[in-house]
Amino acid sequence: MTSEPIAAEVLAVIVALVDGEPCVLTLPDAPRLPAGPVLPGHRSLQTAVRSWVEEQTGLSVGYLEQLYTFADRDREGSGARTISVSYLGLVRGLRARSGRWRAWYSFFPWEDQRAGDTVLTGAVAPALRTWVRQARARRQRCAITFGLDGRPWQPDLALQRYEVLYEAGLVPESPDEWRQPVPVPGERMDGDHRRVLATGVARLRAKIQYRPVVFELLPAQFTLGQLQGCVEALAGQGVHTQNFRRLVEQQHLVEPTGGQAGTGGRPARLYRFRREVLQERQVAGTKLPTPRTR
Amino acid sequence: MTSEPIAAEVLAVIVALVDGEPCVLTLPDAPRLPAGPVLPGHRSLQTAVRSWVEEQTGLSVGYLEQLYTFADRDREGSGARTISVSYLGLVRGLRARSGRWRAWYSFFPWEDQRAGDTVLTGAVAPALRTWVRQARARRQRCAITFGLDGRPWQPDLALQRYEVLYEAGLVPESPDEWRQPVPVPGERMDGDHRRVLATGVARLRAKIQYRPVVFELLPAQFTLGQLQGCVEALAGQGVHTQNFRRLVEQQHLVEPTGGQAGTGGRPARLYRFRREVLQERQVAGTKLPTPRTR
DNA sequence: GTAATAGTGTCTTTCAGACAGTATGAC
DNA sequence: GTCATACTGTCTGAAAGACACTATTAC
Repeated sequence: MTSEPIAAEVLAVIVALVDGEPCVLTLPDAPRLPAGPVLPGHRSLQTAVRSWVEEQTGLSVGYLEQLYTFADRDREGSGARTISVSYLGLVRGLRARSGRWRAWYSFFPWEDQRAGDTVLTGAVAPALRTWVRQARARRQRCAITFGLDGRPWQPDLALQRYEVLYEAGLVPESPDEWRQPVPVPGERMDGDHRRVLATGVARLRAKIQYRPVVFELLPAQFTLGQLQGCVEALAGQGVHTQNFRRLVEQQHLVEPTGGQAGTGGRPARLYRFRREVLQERQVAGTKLPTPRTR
Repeated sequence: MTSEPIAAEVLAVIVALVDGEPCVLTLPDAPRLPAGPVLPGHRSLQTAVRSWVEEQTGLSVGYLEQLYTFADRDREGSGARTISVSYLGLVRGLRARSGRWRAWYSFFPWEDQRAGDTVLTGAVAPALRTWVRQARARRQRCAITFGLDGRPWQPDLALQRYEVLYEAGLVPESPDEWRQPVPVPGERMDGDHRRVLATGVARLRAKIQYRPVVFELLPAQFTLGQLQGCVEALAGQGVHTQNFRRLVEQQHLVEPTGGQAGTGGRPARLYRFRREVLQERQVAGTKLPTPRTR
């Protein structure tokens, strides 16, 4: 009963808002998530990710949480097993887009439901139709994950949706025996990194419903419109404005700074996050109100 | 930049109900969680845990989910780093208690609030008092995690409560420089296993609020009283009976089998879990109603 | 003026919390 | 009969969803 030799790496899904759009940090020259080996000097896996991201980007990671640990055989094709511990990190305040930051929705176009469900109804749903016909159970699974047959669209099922498309052979990285000639739109990534990214998207969407993590992505001062836009961008879904404001208000998540900002219409008050709520209540978050009625 | 040599193991928190009490699987001769190396034959970490538990206990694990991955330096005192991937597993239907199954609440007596908060008010709260006096922020942290000053007791903060006690030097495994002469009641485990167990307790308590996982611990048929007892045992808290039943009812989680069972009073109808709900809705669970009013 | 965004007030429906009361067994 | 558990019906208040309306800027 001897353990096999194993290599360990950390794999990072680092998210930031670039011009209001959720983006993920990649290598400059390839659609890969940044990864780095665990070195003897690192005190823990967390410190490995932090030191590593700071070294490569000069940015300091605010929020950081473990996502999942993968150790499947042949994840990278080579013989030896690698254990990859993936992390989700949030970074504040980016101005211009650099080549290393890529928009979430270029990888998952169907996850953006803010401007209507064009990609979903136009490309994804039709492509799924033949797959659905082959087994009864598939229909219900699609209906739930993609919100078909009048069911609601659930933003945080992002990973399950990717898994359906993978099994239906509708992404280029699907195994040969399943792969369909025409994939659904959306860029692929190296290895299983797109799946890891989907895990991060799903986790973050779930998290913003019960923990105030959005503020890790916003500048120190922001308008309620920016806050709502940020939540909508992450959730890929519009929210009901008035109810959103009421929710934020009654949870005392923010306080006015006194400043104002002009954004095309009536100037908006500036707010700051009340850091106290992190201590005050463990159960506080930005809940997602109902989808906006169109 | 070469990776250091690393050993990988899986660490399992296997939970079952023994006579209605939540218990955890340990080694027969020591208060240790079962752990096993990842072998070349294992296809994934999940299969490593499953095959491993079946081999040792003859039980098949139903529900299994990843808990957390630890890789801190010197977790075990030796020089080489070990990556431990911990899992939470649920096992159904145990009759008699064997030496390998130990009750949750023998390790965390303060987590059982069903019969009143005797251990909390009797031993834990007084012991925390001096620690609280040394810094202002500590007071609020204790109040939140332990539900003091009129705040509600939140069952799923089990890990945070253990962390407070650890930092306050009130458990035997606290570092020397913090350790107090008289620890709070509760057995310790080897290494950091008690902390891992607390992670499992917290995760399971959080999970039963939004996913129907309780049924993995119950026999195929059960009464609503048993179901409620199971939830209460896991949460360590009594729930309001009528509201609990309404919740279960309106979510269509169960259906009557037609059978009856006598338990001292009026015979109760037997129910079975409706497996369909696992498919029907991703968001279905056994929510915890308000604590019972005493 | 219009367009655009910001912000307030209120109605309605749904649901969680709480309580009262009935039913059926063992003794 | 009493005790104990099982089960049903209903009231109430809080909160979510939805709508109507006013406010302040740029043009």
